[in-house]
Amino acid sequence: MLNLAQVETFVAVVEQGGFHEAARHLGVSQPTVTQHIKKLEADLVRPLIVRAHGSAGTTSHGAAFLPFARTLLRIAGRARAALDSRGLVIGASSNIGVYLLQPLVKAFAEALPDFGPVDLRIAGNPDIARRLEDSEVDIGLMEWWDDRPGFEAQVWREEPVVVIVPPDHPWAGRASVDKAELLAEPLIGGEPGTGTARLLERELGIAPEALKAGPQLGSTEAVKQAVRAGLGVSLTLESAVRDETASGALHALSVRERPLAKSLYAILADNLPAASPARAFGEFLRPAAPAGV
Amino acid sequence: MLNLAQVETFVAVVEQGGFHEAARHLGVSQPTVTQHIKKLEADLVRPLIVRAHGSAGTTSHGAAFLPFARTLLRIAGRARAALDSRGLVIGASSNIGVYLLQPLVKAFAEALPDFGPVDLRIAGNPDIARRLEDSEVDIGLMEWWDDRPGFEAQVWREEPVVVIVPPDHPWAGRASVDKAELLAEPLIGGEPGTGTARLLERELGIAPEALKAGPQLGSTEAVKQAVRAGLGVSLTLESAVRDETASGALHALSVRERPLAKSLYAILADNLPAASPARAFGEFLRPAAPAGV
DNA sequence: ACACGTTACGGCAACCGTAAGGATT
DNA sequence: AATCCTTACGGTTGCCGTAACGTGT
Repeated sequence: MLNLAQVETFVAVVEQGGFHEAARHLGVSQPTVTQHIKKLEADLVRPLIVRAHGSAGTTSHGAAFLPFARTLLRIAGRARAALDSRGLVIGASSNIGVYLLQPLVKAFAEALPDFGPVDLRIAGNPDIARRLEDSEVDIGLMEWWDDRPGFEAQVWREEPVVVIVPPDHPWAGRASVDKAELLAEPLIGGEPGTGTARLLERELGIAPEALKAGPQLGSTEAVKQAVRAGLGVSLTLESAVRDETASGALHALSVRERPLAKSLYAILADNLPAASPARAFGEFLRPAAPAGV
Repeated sequence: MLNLAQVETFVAVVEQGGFHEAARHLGVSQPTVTQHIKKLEADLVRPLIVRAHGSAGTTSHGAAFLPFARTLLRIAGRARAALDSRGLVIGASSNIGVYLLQPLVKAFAEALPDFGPVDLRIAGNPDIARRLEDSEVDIGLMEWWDDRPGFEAQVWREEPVVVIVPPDHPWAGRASVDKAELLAEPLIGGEPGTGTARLLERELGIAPEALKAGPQLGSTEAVKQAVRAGLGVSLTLESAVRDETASGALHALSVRERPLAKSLYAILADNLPAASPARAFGEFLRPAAPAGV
């Protein structure tokens, strides 16, 4: 099989008109150029270059080979460019993508531009999982992970989860509520697959059936509006409601028995090359600020 | 730079749907396939293949790379084919090409068809020398050689040279003439650059000026016709007049002082790869029948 | 147990750079 | 002498096959 490095050297010799210039142009030593040409000629079993003092030209075989050589290099370059231009595709679940990740994506793209453009795709958690399986995204930032094989998960953050109520709610002046109070209020559900139900069950021992379920809405934004409208209370990532708590549009409380926090995971296929953009982004996330910022 | 062997393995894995089948198809061991894919993924810094039990598929990166991979292999194959189809170009001086070489060319093409088609180009000796310099021919069969650098010469044959006279010539019944007799007859010249004058000077000590020169014709065929027409005698390769001496159209004599013979040379560029068609033909010529056949 | 792919390892060749050696101008 | 290419050589790396090892069916 042809060696493209040798082919590149051949083209350089022809274009630069000499071994010495070709070596300089390619950034290799000059004997390497000699060797490349010799190897290529041996491989093709044809002389390609006529060595004359001061001017290296092609033989008739070399002339016949030259257009193929240029084409091969062009295609190889395009292949690499096509992959590079795809850049890094990050998949993030809605809350993470909307409220947490965007500044980090920007910082990564600026700090390590060599990995090419960064594309952030926001979708529901189950959809991100599917896209990981299908290699549609290179790294997934999710609110749960089920340790399915073929992937490695790292806990990215432990993000606080708070109860939100409208400003005119009886709890509005308090810092926390207890489990019993929570069970008595209609609990508005947000996006499915975010693991909130699992969190309640694991941390507070609340079975899904025990809840007084309010409307099940599809997005965190919808939940916020519902809570403000007085349809019930809800649980969200603290970072998702920071603007509203600051402005007083919503009031956030912790749970007295146990401050809730949700683990956010970064998921990568476990066969990624060490220097891949996805791994680089995973490493970039590691020194992220501790939970709660 | 991309490694085309790895690219070929990648395509094989995709087409065969598995590492095992790809290895069998390529004729390599299965771990080699693993290694090729890993190296290629590391090189492109993207995962290309999704390893699943029973079915290997591409990642999105792999799918993007696949058409480039196929194109690269196709171009590489075409480049090789383009060079192979050029085959071997043999340059031969007129006498050699017309009277001696054709059966050998046929035998070579049949004995070693792997070297591709064989093209025989017949021209004058100086033109063959020029074509060798310009790499327009891969091997030259000539009647002289001046040991210019960059080429290797091997003596192919010592081919007898005879004096030819018409059947009604006074010498027609004899087997030889001597130098003095030769000098007295008009000597018809053939194709320039065949080294006949050099031969006379070296072997018989005849200076060019001492000759009673007849017309200088451009080709051996013209010389034969001139001799038959009685314009003079001439010197030719014995093999060039075998038909005519057999039919009685011409009579051939040797020179008494010293039987004349001309060295025929095979000339190759000295930088040819060992397995090149030109070298193969050169080797093919070596065991040729001894001079005089 | 079987089928598939990966890891480990050892031998061999490829590759590259430095240094020295022609050859030509 | 200067330029250009080739040869020689050693250290490193790449490459491939055999064998042993996971892993999922």
